[in-house]
Amino acid sequence: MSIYDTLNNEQKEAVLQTEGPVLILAGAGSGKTRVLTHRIAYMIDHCGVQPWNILAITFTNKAAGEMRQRVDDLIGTGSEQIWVSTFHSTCAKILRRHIDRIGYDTNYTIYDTDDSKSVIKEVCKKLNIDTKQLKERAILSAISSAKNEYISPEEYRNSTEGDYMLQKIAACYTEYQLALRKNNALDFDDLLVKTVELFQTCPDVLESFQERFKYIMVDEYQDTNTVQFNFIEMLARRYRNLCVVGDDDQSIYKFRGANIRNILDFEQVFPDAHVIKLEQNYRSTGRILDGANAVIGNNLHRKQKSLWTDKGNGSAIHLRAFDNAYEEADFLVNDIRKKVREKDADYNDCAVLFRTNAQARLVEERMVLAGVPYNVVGGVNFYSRKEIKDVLAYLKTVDNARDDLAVRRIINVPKRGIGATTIGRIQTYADLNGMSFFGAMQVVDEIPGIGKAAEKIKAFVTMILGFRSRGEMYTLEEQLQEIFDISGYLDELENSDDDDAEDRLENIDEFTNKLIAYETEADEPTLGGFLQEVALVADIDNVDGDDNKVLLMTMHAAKGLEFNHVYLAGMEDGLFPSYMTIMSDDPFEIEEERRLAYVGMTRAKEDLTLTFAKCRMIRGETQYNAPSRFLKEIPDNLMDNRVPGKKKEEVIFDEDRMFSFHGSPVVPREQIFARPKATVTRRGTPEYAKPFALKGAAGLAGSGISKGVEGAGTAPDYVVGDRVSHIKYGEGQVTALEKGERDYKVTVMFDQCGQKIMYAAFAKLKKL
DNA sequence: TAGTTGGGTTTTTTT
DNA sequence: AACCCAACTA
Repeated sequence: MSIYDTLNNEQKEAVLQTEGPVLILAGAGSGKTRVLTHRIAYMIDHCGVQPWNILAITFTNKAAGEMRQRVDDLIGTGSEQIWVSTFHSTCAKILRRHIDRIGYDTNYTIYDTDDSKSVIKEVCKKLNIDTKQLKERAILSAISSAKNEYISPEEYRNSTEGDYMLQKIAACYTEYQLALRKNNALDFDDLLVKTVELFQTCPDVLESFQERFKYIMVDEYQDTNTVQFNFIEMLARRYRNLCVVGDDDQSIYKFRGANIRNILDFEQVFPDAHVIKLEQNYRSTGRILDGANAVIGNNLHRKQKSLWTDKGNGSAIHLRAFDNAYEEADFLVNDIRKKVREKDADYNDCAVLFRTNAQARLVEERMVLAGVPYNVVGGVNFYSRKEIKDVLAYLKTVDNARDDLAVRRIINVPKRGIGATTIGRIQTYADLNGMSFFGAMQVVDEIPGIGKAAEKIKAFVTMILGFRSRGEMYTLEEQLQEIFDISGYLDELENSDDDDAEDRLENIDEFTNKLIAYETEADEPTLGGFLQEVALVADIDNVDGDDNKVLLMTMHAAKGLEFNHVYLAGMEDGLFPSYMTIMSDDPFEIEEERRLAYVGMTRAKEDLTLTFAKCRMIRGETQYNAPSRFLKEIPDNLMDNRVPGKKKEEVIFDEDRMFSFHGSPVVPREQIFARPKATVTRRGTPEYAKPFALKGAAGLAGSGISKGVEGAGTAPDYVVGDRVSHIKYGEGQVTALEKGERDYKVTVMFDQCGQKIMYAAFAKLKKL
């Protein structure tokens, strides 16, 4: 009896095939982590592979830690020698040693998205780009896409002929890279780009890593982008022991450059690849899996596969409809409480998943009211919070004052009476003389026009140099404490009467703890090492599954996780799938949303609940949305459709195509979706390609659903100034009417309910 | 220089 | 609703 006997045949095959290129197509919940860990164990235990010859790339730092732990559990020891980490951390480590070969300093800093945005802002100012016309965001995303495709600024510029906008972006890209280089900084994408560049320009470095990493494994391969592929391909070129694991159905990161072709074309790139399919799902019960399979079956462009389980049917997928988002949130909280009360679940068995981060707010509020312990994952990253970024800027300045961004961030925090004018003068002088901002500050007396601010500048410089000189003998913790004490940062926060000052102080305490943890755990703790580690931490990395808390997060963040009880909230067209993808004429976009739905559903082990609200506030606007089209793709017999708390009522479509609740608690789903049965998932005709208003739904033609899909509605029969009546809000006067892309947007001042803005097709106003 | 206010904008997802 | 920025005031 060995540890490998517990694997099924395909898993075993994947474990034993240690040589050459291997593609493991691992369906959701098919035990791929087990395969990877056992494969590593097998290589070390049975094939004489040295642990340090193995590189395993995971999607998150958390997954990396868990993988290492599990390998440790299998083979006892030696796992600390394996490189297990994310693409970004791996590259950061390589660059820490060798980036000086391509003209950067090895104590480079890593810029997050906010930092990049600040740089772009300056670049735009310098290039006289009107950011109203060409948004910073758009520029950054164009640059990021270019980097993900390993396109240099020069190449980018050469491909922009004749396109004015692209030329502007190309100019920004060039300037942006110059600015980063000047600050000795890399952005996230650069970590990959510069590593590949390093490998290309320094064959000796590449060779040393090829020798080092004779066996390479990549998890979540479907979400790799082109540079990541280049990186891996270069490393694996020599020994060709490359094992990639992924599931094309779970590819959900196209927006950040993921190239699904990497997995789809693996066999073309490596014709001798062994392909192994893992199709037995060990996670979910039957109905959940069947539902997820039915949904994903609507995607045309995928590798054929069929996941199965021997777990039995399990309970039905629950579908719940609500009047509005508040009721939905109440339900979520109460349902979880009920499960806990009845001992069906602990809080940490439950996760509520959303399409967008903002949706968590409402549920969070209700959880607080109900006293349900919860944890929101994502949204604003811990290390992106203002106070944390301030502290980080201090540390960065102490560590490496070449980062102008960091210096300027803290020069007047806390207030030192150094204002915009002074900062501008220093910056001009620095630019003119090709020095860093901090460098210019050190010679402040030379700078014209500074006047009495000079003393304040000198005090600041002395303070920073003081911090730096003490770095030699102080521990990191002591250094941090010193910064807190001397800079006056804590004092200012403590004396602030800001509402959230307390939260901020708590965050700073937490940050201090993290620094202490780093210093105790790292082999050779350094300030630079800490800053690097911290720059690459994702929110999900800090989730502790042992905490008995309900997790609230996006479906993206939930990738790779599993829970006994999963709630997918906000299942509405326009929210999920998102409005952008519905309106797009690229059908691949909705396929990506569908994959996200698949990811969400397959997180559930025993119990899956889908909820939607017919109305919710989005960005300050009340929106009325039809139930998600993905719901329609789940076969009837897998679901129970009920409206909790609406006893003896039934759900029907009413006049204005909304849901209303009267009658029995069990709802015939045809009435919810207004469509004939036959439209379920038939391969070859994607649901979105068909009109919704079909025979049998004649009475509902022109419903909110079909309107939303079929394009902009026809002009309403009322105009501004007319009196109209609404089924719920009563009578009112039209105050504005605006033609939007998909429909007329109508604003009505209702006599009873005040002003509402809604889409004409959904509102179904009657002219009086 | 610092703090406030009003107006305009808005990514859906993240290392 | 929430955030960011410019302009204004103390």
